[in-house]
Amino acid sequence: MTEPLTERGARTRERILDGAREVFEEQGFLDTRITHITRRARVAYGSFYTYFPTKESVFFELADRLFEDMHTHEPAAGAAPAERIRRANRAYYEAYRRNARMMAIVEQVASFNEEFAERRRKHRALHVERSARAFRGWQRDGIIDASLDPETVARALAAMIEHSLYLWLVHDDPGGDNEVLLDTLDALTARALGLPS
Amino acid sequence: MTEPLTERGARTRERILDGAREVFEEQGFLDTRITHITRRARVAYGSFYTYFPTKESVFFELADRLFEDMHTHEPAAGAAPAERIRRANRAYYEAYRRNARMMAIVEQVASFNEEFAERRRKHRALHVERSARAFRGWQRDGIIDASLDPETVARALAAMIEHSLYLWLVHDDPGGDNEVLLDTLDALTARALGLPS
Amino acid sequence: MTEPLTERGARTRERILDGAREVFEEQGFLDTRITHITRRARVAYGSFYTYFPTKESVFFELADRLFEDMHTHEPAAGAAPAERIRRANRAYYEAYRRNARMMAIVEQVASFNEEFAERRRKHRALHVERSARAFRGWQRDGIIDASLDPETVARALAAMIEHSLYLWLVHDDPGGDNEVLLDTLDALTARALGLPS
Amino acid sequence: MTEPLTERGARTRERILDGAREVFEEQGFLDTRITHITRRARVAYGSFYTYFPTKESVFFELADRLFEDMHTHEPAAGAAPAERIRRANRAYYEAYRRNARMMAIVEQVASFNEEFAERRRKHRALHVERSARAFRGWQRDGIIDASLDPETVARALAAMIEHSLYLWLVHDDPGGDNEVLLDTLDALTARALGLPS
DNA sequence: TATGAATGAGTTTTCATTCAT
DNA sequence: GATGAATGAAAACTCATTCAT
Repeated sequence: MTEPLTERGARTRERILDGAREVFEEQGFLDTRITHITRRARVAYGSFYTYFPTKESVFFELADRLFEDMHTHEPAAGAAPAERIRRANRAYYEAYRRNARMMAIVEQVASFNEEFAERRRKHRALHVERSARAFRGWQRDGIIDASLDPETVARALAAMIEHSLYLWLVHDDPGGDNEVLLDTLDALTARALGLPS
Repeated sequence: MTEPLTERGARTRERILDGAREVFEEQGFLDTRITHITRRARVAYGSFYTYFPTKESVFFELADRLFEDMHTHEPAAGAAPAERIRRANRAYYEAYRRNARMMAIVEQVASFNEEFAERRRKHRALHVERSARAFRGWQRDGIIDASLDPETVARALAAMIEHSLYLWLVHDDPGGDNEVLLDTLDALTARALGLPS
Repeated sequence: MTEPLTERGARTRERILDGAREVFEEQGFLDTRITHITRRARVAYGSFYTYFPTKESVFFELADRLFEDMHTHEPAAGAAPAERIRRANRAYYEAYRRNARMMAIVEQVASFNEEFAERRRKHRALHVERSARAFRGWQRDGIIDASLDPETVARALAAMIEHSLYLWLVHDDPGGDNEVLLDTLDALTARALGLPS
Repeated sequence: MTEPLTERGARTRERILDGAREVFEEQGFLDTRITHITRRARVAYGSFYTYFPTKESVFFELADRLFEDMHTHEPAAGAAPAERIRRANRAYYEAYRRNARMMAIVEQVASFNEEFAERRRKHRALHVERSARAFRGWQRDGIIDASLDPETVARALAAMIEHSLYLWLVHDDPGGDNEVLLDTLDALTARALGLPS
């Protein structure tokens, strides 16, 4: 049984998801016990298994919602390239900061669960493809350098931004003023593309 | 009792390290059992604990050797900036490729073991500091743009390269011709720094 | 609350019994879950407990009906001994074949549930007593050998037939042409009793 | 790890087997918990799993020894038919009585574990084949009736004896003086075969 | 009556670590 | 040093039964 058929069931399921997210964020995936989740959700132990078959399955659902959230906050097209890059970076930063704890767990689970790594890969591919499309457009319009492969550039720059935020927001890698990091990421992106500053 | 006192002891210890590396690479840290290691090393179960107090401890030692290897292959100074960047990137790539399996485990363990994450952080800091020093020098010499903070740039570019290689070599994230990725990483680095090409 | 008070209730109860029999036959008693039964009966989970207090209780009721069926098909007296034995054996065989799946479960449950084993014992005693009565009559009439204890003979022959059918029809113990088995059982019974063939 | 490599290990394994047999006999297979076994064997909980992967596996090993015991006590050929049958029946009876408790469990496990049922089937086939061989010989020698199929007769008679003992010794099915049952089984066997008394 | 959610005791199994030989 | 047995604390998961609606 996974899908609740009543309003009451839906509420319980939601409480379990909320509890799970809280506990995962505090303890990480591996150190989380089902008891922790049910205790936090104020639900009987067995109720967990009424709605989820395994610990992985709750996490997967939370991660899906997370990916959804990261996606939907990507800014729409419209502005000038430099400005659009800045906005996209900031939006990603905001989303990352909002979900930093979960992103840590995402990384953790992806590091040992191949199925989940695959989901993550697909989600990343969507993100990269979106950038690549923009880059291709700007190349056609002669705004940015046309000598580089837009796909590959998109992958590399996404890696730079994602991992920089990961080290900063998740691993708390210290590095002085971090407003500077954001500005630097914008600048590096622009220069790498050959955007006139 | 950890340090072997006899020649024979030293050999046993080494076999355990070798066995551990093989098994870690095949199964990952979490799925590795002490038995797997001792079986692979052709050593009695109890012998593991003669030389290592915990499963973590063998891994830490292997990781230290690994970090050592990654470090010592960084190329010496001397060439022109663009060429030096290229060489450094290639050297890092070669080292990463050589150790890709272990790098996967490194990421895995860092994702849940705070102590190890800290070691990794320090090792990364050394690496970043080395680049930053070079950038500072080139800025002083007027070879590259002086408007960016060299520390921050070094961090961001290191993140780009490290994570790109991680996704490619560890997670096997496909992306067409991968020679192109290496060239792109070189190019992006140079442009981001404002190096005349 | 076990006895349905309304027409509708009686129907639901019957559907549960039908569903239970189907599932028991497919999965055996131990592997049957209440859910399986209610799903098969197209009835809500809770409805099971409206009519039956435990999983055992549905089974007991089904078994009672089964024993009833096995009993009512025993042929009436009347024919000559040899013919009557043949008819009785065939009738028992037909009933067993019809209910082979359930007989397997009967054996299963009797093997761990003392209460049920007792019910089965009583039912078997009725069956044995019926044969014994016939044997006693034939002894009085000088038709069969009078040197054996009719009760004991009835028990032994019943065991032979019951278990032969069990091995053949339930455990699918192969043994060549099985029409032969039936004929052999008839013959052995007749000879054992000292019936002139 | 299943096979102990040291003397000490072999002793522990044996204690577990002994403890398991005792507990199985007292509680049956289903109601036996691993704890019961280890407590009885005066061994740590985990030691069970040092030597056996599952509860089934200990039981299988015990059953193999049991079958072995039942087999090896079958009497050798040599005597006259009637006497040989009597001896074989008594030997089987003695073995059954000695192992009645375990035979109950054997029946229980065979009723829900297909793998075990298969082992049992093979063991029974050996037993039946042995009788059938003797019957064939006696038919060739004109000692017993040649009109019946010796295989089928062997199966039916084995079923009679096995199940009679089962009901008597395991289910304690009462039936007056039970010396009489043994004599009756001998007599029925002889008559069924057409042995001159 | 019917429905489906809630409950939690009970069991198996795993495996790092400790010991005895 | 080397070997392999012994230990027992976890933890996940099941599912009959009870409740609330």
